[in-house]
Amino acid sequence: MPRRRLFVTTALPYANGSFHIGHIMEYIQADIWVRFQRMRGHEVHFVGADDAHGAPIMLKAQAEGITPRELVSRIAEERPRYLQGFHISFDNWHSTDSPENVELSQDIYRRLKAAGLVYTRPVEQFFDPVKGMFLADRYIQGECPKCGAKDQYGDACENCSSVYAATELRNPYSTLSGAKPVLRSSEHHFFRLSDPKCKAFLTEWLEAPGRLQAQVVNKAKEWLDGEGNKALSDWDISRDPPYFGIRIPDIAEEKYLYVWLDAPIGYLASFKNYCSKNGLDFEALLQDPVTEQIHFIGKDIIYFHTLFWPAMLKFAGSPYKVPDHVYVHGFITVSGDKMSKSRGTGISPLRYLELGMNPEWLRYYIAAKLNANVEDLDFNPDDFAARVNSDLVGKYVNIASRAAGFIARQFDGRLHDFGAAASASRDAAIGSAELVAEAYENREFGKVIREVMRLADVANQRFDQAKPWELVRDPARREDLHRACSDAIHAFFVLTVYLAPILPATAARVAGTLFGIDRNLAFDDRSSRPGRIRPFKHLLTRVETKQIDELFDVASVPQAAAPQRHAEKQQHEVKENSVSGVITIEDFGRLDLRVARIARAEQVEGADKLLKLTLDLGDGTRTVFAGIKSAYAPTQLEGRLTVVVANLAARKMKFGVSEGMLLAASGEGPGIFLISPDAGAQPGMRVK
RNA sequence: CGCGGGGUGGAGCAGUCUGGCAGCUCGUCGGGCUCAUAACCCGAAGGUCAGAGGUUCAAAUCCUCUCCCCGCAACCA
Repeated sequence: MPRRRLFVTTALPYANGSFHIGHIMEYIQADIWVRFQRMRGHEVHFVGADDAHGAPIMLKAQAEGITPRELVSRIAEERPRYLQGFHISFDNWHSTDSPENVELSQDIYRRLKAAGLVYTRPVEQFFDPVKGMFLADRYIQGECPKCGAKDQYGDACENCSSVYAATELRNPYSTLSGAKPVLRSSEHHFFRLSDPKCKAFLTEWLEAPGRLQAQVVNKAKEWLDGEGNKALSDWDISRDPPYFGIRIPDIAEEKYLYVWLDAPIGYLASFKNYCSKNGLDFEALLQDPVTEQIHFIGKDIIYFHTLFWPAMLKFAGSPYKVPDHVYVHGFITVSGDKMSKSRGTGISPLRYLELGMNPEWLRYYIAAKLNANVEDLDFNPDDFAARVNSDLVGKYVNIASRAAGFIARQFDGRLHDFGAAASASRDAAIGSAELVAEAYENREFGKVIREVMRLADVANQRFDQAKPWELVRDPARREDLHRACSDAIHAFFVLTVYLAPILPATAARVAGTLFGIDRNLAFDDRSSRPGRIRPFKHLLTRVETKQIDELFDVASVPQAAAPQRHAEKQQHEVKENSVSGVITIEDFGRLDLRVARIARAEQVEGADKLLKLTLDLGDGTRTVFAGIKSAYAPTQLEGRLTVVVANLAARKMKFGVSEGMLLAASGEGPGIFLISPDAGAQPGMRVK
């Protein structure tokens, strides 16, 4: 096979927060693929970087009273801990806030401009006079121009789902300062994505066989082929100050490149930085047709990576080159729910490491559930423990564990050489090499694992049939004993080679401590047959239920706060989580519980479980959706007092935004029972 | 009718492209073994393949419709 040169990236994490489990999943996916390519002897350059620019980081830094750079470098400092912790083998980690990225971004901007694909036109936008900045739609709220619903965002109404421009909102206010925004005009720079040559190029790029997953092509073409108001329109790539970003070059006015323009260029910046550290010629490598440029991303950013990014690169011209592949994965869910910190169902990667849980367990589990489709991957705690314990410990490690003792005690560590004789388990394992390699190449890691575990089963079965514990008592059958045990160890060696991309640390330990191979295993090592082994040492521990409980424990308190969806599933989970996690009085104090009068209660069109309630909290009213339709008629509720969690984050629901949660009791059986204060309580009183 | 993906024994999944006995792991039940990290081996129960209709000798698989779940819906990082 010709040696490939692979330039591989993962999506750049936004540097306003720590890695979450979704990032780690992506890195594990890419890392497994990359390690496999290295094992095949290919040249791999695997880089990542922090995505450092943009308004959210600027505002967050402001809120903390530090500069954006300080914020970003604080986040950057903690990155290695996670990356090393999970054995992610990036060759380089950099930042979009770097000289390389400034240079490359400005260069690409200039080239696009020279190609006639950048133009300017004035845009009228809301401006926050207090903050002194233009407001993106997400920072503006007001009343819906169609239905009058309050506190709607600047793009669409969550109550009547009509779509409008932020400037149409009635009584708009800035969510940053509360001030009334004023309309102001500013000159914006646009990337002419609507240009026929862009569309022509993208159509061709998208349809290249094997470049993208079919599902991704469908999604991208939906945007590309859109008609009317869905048609591909030009992309606003400039932002006005104050903005944390890269200056637009060659103009007198202070303007910045929109963060989504410079973010993907960060891939190249990191690669360039890596090249200069290692004495490589960045431009030569980048433009060499042999180099394959490959991006691993999540499904949420398909838009940017299959339209803007290839178009930018294509029309910037050499040495830039369009991506060869964009590999898209789904999200990670936890017990069927979308991973979310606010709902307390997330798995903290840091906590995982702090609890001393083995990173390879997670790598294995994620690999076992990954395929090449854009599908979400569910982390199921019970399934996690079962898979890791039975597959890795019970099957794979067990092969070595049960055979190594005989080899050490009876044969002084020497393995049978078999000559031309058959070696059932090992032969079966060797025979799967093509299948395993192809599955790795196609990112069908679940398939790899299914095959490897099938082979492990074969090895265990053969070993069982040979009954070495009986053979050992009969000196005449010493040869059979030697063969049976050696075959098992040889098969174990092959399986170790197969699993090495997924379990790099274990594979290295097996190679070193058991087989005396003190270098990285190559895929071709599968064919070699070790001649002897050293004493077997414990390789992997089992996952303990206690550890999984602890992993989720912190999250168990806020868990009950999402009453409106998956009612059955939620109940189930709450039950499993049991009463745990002692909290302090300060924790309790974070809850703002208030007496509320139900001013109005209404049926919700189309809702099975919800009632829409208007609550009077003394100082004003708010809307809450409560899943109590089965137990209460609206007329029963109007006028009565109850208790509401007043500082619960507003939650967007199918029928509108819920701005709080009622307290109610429920148990195994049917029935929901609202909590009421005794007579005399007034709306707005604090409950403590 | 906005779009993409999904729905297969109790749990997690493969099989769908290219129609041909419904499979794997875990769990459960029964048996065996004692080399191995309460590991391993053998056997059993358990599924109207979300639902309805159609094509076909034959449908989890192809076609049509319906229901449910997840996500997306650009000027939001």
